[in-house]
Amino acid sequence: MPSATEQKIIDVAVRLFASQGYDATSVQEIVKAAEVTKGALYHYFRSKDDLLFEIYRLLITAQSADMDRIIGLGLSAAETVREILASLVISTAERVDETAVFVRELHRLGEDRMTDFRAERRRYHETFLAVVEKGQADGEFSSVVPADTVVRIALGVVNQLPMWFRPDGQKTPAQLAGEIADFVLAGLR
Amino acid sequence: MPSATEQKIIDVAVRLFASQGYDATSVQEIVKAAEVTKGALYHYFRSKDDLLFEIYRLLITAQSADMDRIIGLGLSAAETVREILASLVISTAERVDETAVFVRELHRLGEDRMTDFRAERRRYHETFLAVVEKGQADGEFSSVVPADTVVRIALGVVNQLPMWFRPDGQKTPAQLAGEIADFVLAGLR
DNA sequence: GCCACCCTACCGACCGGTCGGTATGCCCAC
DNA sequence: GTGGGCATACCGACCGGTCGGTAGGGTGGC
Repeated sequence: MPSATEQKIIDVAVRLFASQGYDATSVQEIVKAAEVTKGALYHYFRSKDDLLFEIYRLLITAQSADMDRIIGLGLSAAETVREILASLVISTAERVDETAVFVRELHRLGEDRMTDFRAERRRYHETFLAVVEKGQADGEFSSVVPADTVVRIALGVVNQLPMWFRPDGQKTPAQLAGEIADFVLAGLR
Repeated sequence: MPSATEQKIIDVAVRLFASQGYDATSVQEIVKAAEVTKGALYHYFRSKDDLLFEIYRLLITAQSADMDRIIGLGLSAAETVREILASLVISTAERVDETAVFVRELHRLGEDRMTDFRAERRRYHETFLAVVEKGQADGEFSSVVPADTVVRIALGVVNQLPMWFRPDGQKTPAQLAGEIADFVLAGLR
């Protein structure tokens, strides 16, 4: 349970990192915008990198939990794919800044954290892959395009979302989620 | 026609920017790795930003030329989409570093250059969009998913390519290009 | 009831080091 | 001899991080 000060620092950091990039944002800038002092920031975070990692952690945790929940529903392959994609698109659209930072600054993770991250992403990827492969094996999906390429395409789209999705645009996240899921499922028939 | 020194600086900069990020790469590092001096770098480039922008310019110019060439062939909508995607995937796979830098550091462009860039990307986007819309109007493609979403998905996949494509992986760029084009076209039927 | 003690939360001046960029001049091809 | 193509020495700004200190609330001994 983060304190109000800690939460404020994270919120401001996400916004600044998203709009200017991690390196281009100084710690001074963050504390000024968050109306706290450097002492406060370094009281809660061991380093600037730690702050960045905390942003990642919150995002990854939420996404993994979401996927596990959907898998647990025991739906058909098509319904599972639709649910996973839709929920991923919606949660990403609601957190464009976090996702933008995440995608852009991923390479900054240190050795250890990168290893942890890869393991978690691999798990995520393979869970999704298994759903698609099962759908293909059962004849519910076409096998023309290999399952791994399909998964790469589907997840890639979501990562690119921050590049063009605008919260004040014409389409709601839910609409968009429907369209993207429709398209991917159409490609699987 | 760039001199050998200039080309060397660009090549090295692309490699370093791709692996460490723009801000995390110092000018010192670039000149050392390129075996030139700071004087040489600042002789050819007005600033570090200029160097980055030159990388963008080379990439965008090549992509736009490619698309114009394909449009000029006068193929059917499906064939045009296939050609555009395939050639984009292949050229991106051959230039993963440039693309990685491009996608990751886009936000660093200054006001003016950002405006220019948006205009060029818009042109690119709309050219592709027009092909899809024509295909839908002619009944060659399904209209279930709006054309703009399809274009966003297709181009998004390409931008994400550097995240997972490995030149030494199992699939050749041409194979991958085929699979991606297949999938997008399947989604359009 | 109160005081000594401590602990968490926070402050902000300051530090060593690095950064992008510049000023100046050599040198060789033409 | 002169100008393009560099080399070298150097600058001031700014960066992430530190550190001695403080404010204020809880708490146990008496």
